[in-house]
Amino acid sequence: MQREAMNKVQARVNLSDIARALGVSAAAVSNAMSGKGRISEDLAATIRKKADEMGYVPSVAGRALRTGRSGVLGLVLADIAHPLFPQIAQAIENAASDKGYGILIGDSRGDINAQTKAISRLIERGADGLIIVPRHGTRIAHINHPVAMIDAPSTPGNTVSADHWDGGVQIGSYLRKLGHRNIIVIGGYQDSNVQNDRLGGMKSALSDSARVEVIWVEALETQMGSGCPLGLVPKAQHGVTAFAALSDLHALRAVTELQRAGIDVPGRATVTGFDDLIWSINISPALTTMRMNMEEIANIAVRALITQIEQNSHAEGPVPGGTGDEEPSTKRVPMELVIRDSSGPAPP
Amino acid sequence: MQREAMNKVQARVNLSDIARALGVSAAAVSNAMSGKGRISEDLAATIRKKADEMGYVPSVAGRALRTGRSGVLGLVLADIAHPLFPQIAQAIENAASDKGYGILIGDSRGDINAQTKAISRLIERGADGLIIVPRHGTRIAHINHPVAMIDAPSTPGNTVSADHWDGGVQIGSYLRKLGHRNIIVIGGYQDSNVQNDRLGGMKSALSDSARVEVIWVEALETQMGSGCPLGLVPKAQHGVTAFAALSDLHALRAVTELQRAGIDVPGRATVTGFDDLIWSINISPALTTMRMNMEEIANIAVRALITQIEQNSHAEGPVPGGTGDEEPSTKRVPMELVIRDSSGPAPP
DNA sequence: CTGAAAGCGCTTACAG
DNA sequence: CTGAAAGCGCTTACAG
Repeated sequence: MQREAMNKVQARVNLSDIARALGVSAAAVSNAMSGKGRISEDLAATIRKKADEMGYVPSVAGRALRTGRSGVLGLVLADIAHPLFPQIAQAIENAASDKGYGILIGDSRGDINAQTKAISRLIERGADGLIIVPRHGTRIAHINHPVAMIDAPSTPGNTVSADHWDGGVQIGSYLRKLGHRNIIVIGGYQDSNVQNDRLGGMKSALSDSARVEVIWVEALETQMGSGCPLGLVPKAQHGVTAFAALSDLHALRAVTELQRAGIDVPGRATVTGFDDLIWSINISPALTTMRMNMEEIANIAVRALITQIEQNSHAEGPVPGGTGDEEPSTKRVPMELVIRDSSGPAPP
Repeated sequence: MQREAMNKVQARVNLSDIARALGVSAAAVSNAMSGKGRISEDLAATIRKKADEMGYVPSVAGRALRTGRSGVLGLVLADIAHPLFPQIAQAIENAASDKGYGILIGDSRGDINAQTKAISRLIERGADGLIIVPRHGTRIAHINHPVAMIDAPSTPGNTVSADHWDGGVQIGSYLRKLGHRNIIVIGGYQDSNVQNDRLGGMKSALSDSARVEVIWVEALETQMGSGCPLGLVPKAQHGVTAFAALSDLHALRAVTELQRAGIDVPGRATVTGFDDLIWSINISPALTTMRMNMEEIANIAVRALITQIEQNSHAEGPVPGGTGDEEPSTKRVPMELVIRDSSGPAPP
């Protein structure tokens, strides 16, 4: 019975099956499916119809072996568990699948040294190119493979990044206009390029109108223990009216730490974040934050990567895989200020 | 100059290159690398050494074409943007790469109907099997391909799931022991199997000792608008001492809503969540919650899937790909209560 | 214990 | 405009 059921499963249909059924050559079928070859529209239509009827699904393995390209892109993140990962992965997957590419994920399990290994694994798996989102401050070893980088300010090669500096400028200007003159910026890692850009932008927008103090959470926790209070309450009681976090994670900590002590947000203290993480609307008050345009970033990265890949396949000589640094370029995508309830005018 | 640089890139080394260099057959090399064939340990060692020297990397495309298997598993989520995705993806990726498999991601962009499409795309891309995390209440159409499901309580086939019911029992017992007799449960989607399991467990642990009321956020928001207050404050003022959310997202909302109104957590109200999302320790007070053992769940799912895949490849007849429902089984993995500061004894 | 050969499914020059 | 052939790199029966 099981055997019968299994025999019902039609064996996989391939090009030759269709060619045979129609009495044409495999080449004709191939050309009809890809639309590439010089083939009459009539025959092509007939072939496509038949292929459809027979439930033809091209074999990626066959194609990959012949063309030397797998149609798969590797997405490398230092730490998949990062809360931004969902947004990044979704945007990249959408952009890639629009272009007919699949996304293979690689994780270095939070271990910076493992990043190189994760990259090799992906290349060995046949990824045509890599999209890398490096961890704060990490340098990626030069790779002999098409690569696009996200948020890696000073790396050669195709890099696309949110305009973190301008994001800092935007939120800084916003706070200035609200009348805040005494501001604490809350950052995570002091060696993060992204956070330093954001901070730089904020300072440049605020320097002549406000006092700005910076707290680095990571450094504080190293001293005081993980999860320690950030000491925002006394600050709020002594004139600080705004807490601008460089990531929503720290903004969350600020909001709850203040509220817990009975300090009203935004009545007595404004709190803002960065990234518009998914839960930012699930807190009360909802978080004012800067949102990256991930769709745009993903589109640019994927487009740049695919361009490299397809150029390489037409390169002279028997040399698969280019060097990835032929045309360095960095593209910055504007961020958007999302105003919600956690921010308001400075109290008098 | 560029030409010179490119000529330095060694053309890809393949099996025959090694065979030629050593004067042995390609078969010998293949056997030496895989450790499968009957080949003398001496020759095998020589071959492996040479392969290493020459920088041999096996071609996945060649192998896939020949064996009919790609070494890639598809991970399908209804919505990649879900905050649990990082944990799931990381655990699955780790489990798979330990077994030598890669993970291809599929996203139905939040659209339930697109789930079937995402699945087909992954299969067409050559995924040997699929790991599916269905959306609340979704039924997956029967697929003629190896599949493992996560958190799909009543689906036939290999299913692994956190023991949500027991998780509910655990948190319910915990609240009972703390002396809470008037409890509000906050859920998201009323049609979520996962949430209903959790709720059922809680009720069963509490029913004879506490009054339990349930608020479904989704339903509330449909009426009152998204982001509306959940009305927890008046409840807290009228005798409710504990708010048990069925997901951390709602627990976050509860904590902030209560604190914002000056109700101390956990002094006047206990709040608990589910899932131990990454930011749960970034709120003040840190969130008491139930944690799934994602590593274990991922390991079981991946193992079950790979077993199916490798069985099928030895199946009788020219039938690649089995039916995926030969040996139904559901495995439940215990959850773990993580006690942090947001919970405490019921106030007198 | 080892080698020669066939073939997985596709695409791409090359003939006609 | 269409067909016949070669070959991408691998593994697996089959001979020896």
